[in-house]
Amino acid sequence: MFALVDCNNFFVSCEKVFRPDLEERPIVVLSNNDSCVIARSNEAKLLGIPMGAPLFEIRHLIKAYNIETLSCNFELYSDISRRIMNVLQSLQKNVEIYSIDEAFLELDATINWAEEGDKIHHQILKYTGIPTSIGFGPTKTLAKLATSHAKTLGSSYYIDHTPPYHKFLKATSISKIWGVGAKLTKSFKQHGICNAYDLMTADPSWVRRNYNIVAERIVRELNGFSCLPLTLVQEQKKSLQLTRSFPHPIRDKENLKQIAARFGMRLGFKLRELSQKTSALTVYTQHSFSGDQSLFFQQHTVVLADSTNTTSVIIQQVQEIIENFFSPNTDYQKIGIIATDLREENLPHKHALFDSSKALSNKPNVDKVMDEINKRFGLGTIHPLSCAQSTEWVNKSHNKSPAYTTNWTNLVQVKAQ
DNA sequence: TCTGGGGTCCTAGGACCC
DNA sequence: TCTGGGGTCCTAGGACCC
Repeated sequence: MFALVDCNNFFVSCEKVFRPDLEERPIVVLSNNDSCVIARSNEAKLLGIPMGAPLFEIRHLIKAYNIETLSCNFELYSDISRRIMNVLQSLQKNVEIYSIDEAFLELDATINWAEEGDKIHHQILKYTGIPTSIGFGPTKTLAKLATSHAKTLGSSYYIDHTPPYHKFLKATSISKIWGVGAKLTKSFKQHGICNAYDLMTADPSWVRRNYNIVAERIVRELNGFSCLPLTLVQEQKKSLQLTRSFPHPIRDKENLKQIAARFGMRLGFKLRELSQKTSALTVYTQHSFSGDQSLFFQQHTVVLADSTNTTSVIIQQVQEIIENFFSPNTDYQKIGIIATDLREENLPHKHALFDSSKALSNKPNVDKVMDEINKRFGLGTIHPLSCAQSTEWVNKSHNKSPAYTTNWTNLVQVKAQ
């Protein structure tokens, strides 16, 4: 038996924990730069605001219904997520943290799922203030489907492939199934596969031949045959990236290089935190040419002779890419730095045949000191001179909540009368 | 005028090996 | 006129997830 625990309107719920005045009000949480909607309260959903809606398109609704618009605060959401996962792990042995607001559990098939669901829901609510919906099923895919139904019911739900649930499966559009995205939905529909029941009864080998093994697994999972096991240990990350859109286009090379340096610094910090090294760095840009509306993309990768997590080396490499590929008269709108080919820090790593990095061997100590200072006094307290000083590119964030749970100075004060 | 950020997995095709 | 068979590794791009 699998269960999926899913937090309701997670980002909105996190905000509401510290803002009881927001209860029963329509609320949306916005993406970086306050650009589009990434979470909605039930009240906002009822007003017809779709996920991903650009803010400027819903201005009239915001005014008309006095919708609260909040800037996203991932520091808060990640910390609350960590607390929720801790509660789950205290209740259950087999927990797979699937995303910031979801976890899969593997349970004894004989448990009373309704009781178990109640217990988990109440415990998480009690310790974190976040409401959850919990779905059960013999496979992850079915548990996931049960969760979406649990949300509308307001209590836990169970489904499997047997006849009592066929009615429900027939009423479920294939687009609701985990792993079936826009492309697959369109294609399946052209073959007359429109709902979960249709897909469940499709011939797996036909699906394999016409699509791929991923689609075949979905069919088998719908039939109660588990193909996606619980992954208990968090596997090492395979890539790490830092990308941002700018509030205004950037045309100045030095400016761009400074931003890249800042990202390089954060990337190095993250890598060291994970005890990993990278040996391939990619710089990705999104831009338009002056007077042209169309968007262009550019991507350049440098493969390092020696894997690294040294900030100065990363900065030097990404700045070199920009130096070589920067084009003038271009409006840069987004930049990203991606580290791939990650490996464990302590594992014997690739060495260049002609190693010229001896001169850099003292740098890890510099990084170590920087990390300690930044951890104690906040990220950015100390940084290389090459990093962006100007705040020109800093994202718009008009209504961001405090870091209630991770910063002493942001603690909520309560006055008793 | 303004449309996010961070990931994973799979596949096809090319280059290469004996 | 006729030109094998069986592999591996790497990469770019697509599709999907939250």
